[in-house]
Amino acid sequence: MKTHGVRAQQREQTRQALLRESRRLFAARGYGAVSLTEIVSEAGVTKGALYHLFESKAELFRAVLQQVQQEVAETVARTADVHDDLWTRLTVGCQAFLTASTAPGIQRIMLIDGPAVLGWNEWRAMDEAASARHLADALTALIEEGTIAAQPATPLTHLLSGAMNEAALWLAQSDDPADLPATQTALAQILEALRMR
Amino acid sequence: MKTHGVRAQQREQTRQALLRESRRLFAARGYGAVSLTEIVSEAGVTKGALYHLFESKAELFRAVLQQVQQEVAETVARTADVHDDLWTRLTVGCQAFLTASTAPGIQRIMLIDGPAVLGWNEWRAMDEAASARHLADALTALIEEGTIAAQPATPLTHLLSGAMNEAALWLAQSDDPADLPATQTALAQILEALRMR
DNA sequence: TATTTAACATACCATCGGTATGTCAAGGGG
DNA sequence: CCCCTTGACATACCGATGGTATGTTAAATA
Repeated sequence: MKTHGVRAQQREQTRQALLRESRRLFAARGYGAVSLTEIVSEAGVTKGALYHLFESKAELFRAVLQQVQQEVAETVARTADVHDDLWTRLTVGCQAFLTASTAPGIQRIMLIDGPAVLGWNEWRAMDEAASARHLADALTALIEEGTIAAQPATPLTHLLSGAMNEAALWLAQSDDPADLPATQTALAQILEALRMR
Repeated sequence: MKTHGVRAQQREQTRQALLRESRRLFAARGYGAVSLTEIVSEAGVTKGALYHLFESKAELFRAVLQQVQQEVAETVARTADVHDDLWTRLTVGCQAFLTASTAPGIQRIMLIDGPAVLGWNEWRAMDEAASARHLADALTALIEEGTIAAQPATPLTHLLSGAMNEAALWLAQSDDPADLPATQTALAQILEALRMR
């Protein structure tokens, strides 16, 4: 596939405009309340362009979701990667996820509409590929290391992942600034409890 | 309001038929993929009846959601209520929630479409009224009692609630029968870790 | 330079959620 | 008992929506 040339550049530019505007609208009002007519109008193109680049409205959403998930995963990874100790990487990474996914314009796409539009299985697969894999890897390593009690890692991964997702949704609409540190403390307490001493 | 009389009986019967069929369809294929035309056809009535009884498609869904939530909450409460000890009620209740919400035709309505259709705030309010309130009450009491370390109860409520919700979604589509007991063990471990010794 | 083809725009369609109006029997006052 | 109001629908209809089929033009290519 060519990436240079006027042709490919225009295509990519149109694609980015559609992703940018649809992401903005999806984040603000939700998948169901945003029409394709509005999206293409804001992006300055027509429905012909949209359906030339994406198979359906759901596929456009999938591309937006992937972008959002990758951004969050990158932020978390960058925060965790400065540490060497496995346990520190886990705790720091979890805290980073909480703050990153609380940022405006993230939760609605990533945590609300994602599972509803694509179905839980597909959403899970994407989340797995983007960020849950890192959580699973960390937990697996810590269990092998003996820092966490011997047990299958997958249930623990889902429990922790779900706890953080719900907490993020709650924090995102909370107006009490004390809620974030309180949640981080509670989460740290739960993580600390998993640790063998 | 009269509850006897041919008039009121017919109304209630039609309402139940709409609730029953729409719940079945919503559970099987999701809110967005089910049309009102199909619902009224399955229920043996017309759209006139539907809009006479419900303000909108979303309001019909809300009624279905409330029914599902109440059923789950009732199952959990009935399981927990046979115990006297606060701590036992909490652990038993959490386990009961896991199995109850894993039953088919529950998660899609209660955990996927609920937040997406009604918005997270409304969904949260309904969940709070139906079952999360019991979790919050139990945690608050246990903190006051000193069984759980002193801390605000709300963050803990959200973390645990989210953990169980996500676990239920995962378990509902898992084909490994060992996943449920493994998750129950992991959840018990987390709960046990909150306990002061 | 001729011709293909990729990147759209335009015009159109079936279906959807929602509404306005019609119908007919139950229910209540005289 | 009768009349007439009212409630529980059915029927007919509407604009908007996601999606498609076809047209147009300029870049790529032989």
